[in-house]
Amino acid sequence: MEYEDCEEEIIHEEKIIDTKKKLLNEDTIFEVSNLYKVFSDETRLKILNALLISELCVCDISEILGMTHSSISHQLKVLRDLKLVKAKKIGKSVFYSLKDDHIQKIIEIGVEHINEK
Amino acid sequence: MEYEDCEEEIIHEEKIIDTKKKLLNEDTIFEVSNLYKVFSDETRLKILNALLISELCVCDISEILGMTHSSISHQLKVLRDLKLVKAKKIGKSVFYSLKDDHIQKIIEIGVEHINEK
DNA sequence: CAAATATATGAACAACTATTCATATATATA
DNA sequence: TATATATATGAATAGTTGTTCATATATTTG
Repeated sequence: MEYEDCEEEIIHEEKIIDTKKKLLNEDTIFEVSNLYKVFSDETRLKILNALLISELCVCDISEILGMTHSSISHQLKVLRDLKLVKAKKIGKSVFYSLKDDHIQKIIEIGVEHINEK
Repeated sequence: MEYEDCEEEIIHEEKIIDTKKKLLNEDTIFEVSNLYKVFSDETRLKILNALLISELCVCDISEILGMTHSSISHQLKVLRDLKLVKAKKIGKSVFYSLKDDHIQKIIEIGVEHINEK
């Protein structure tokens, strides 16, 4: 399967073959990209940031971010589906908290990165 | 600025105020989300993954990923704009390499995360 | 200098996604 | 049991984004 022949390919062929071999497989790439899709949205990032500080219900998060319940609830579904948060129902309220240790690390590295520029 | 009054808010008010105080500021959230937007696309993730292994020209990357030059070049522009890759022109070719140490770490944590499930 | 090659980029299009609005469900309480 | 409240969710919409196509630029080579 060749895409637009470059003369240079002949020269770099070995490097290309070697690089191809060392690449992460398709499934891994797909899953990692899906994970980072979560952190690529400001609303979700803020929700995770808030949950890093305290366990919160939809109403609390909604108030903290200044956004509608519906919007927050939709995003929490995304986070639930990706198993990044867990929900605990108490009475009418549903309290959310982080399910994963990596979340903090990922946010920290992000912050570290942008501060080094 | 209140969004949809919840009775519960009164109860959690202190928690809300405390959480609000500890939140990352808007600009940081914006920049971090932009950073992770890069890693949320499979093509960009593959490009970074390849550049983690070797310095490559557009043609090489195009061949490795099985995608058109144009597509790769567009994505490299995104990576350039975010200062994640650097370009070195040699003759007709432009060789790209990673500009940042965090890239490897971010990919590693992502892989680690998905493997722990 | 002309032709070929490598890369870059603008415009258009299709696919995706975040929010809104309307509504449904579940729990608490009067 | 009826009402109020908290959350969830489907559908529609608007905004965003990745790829393609056409074309431009820059460098090498004949």
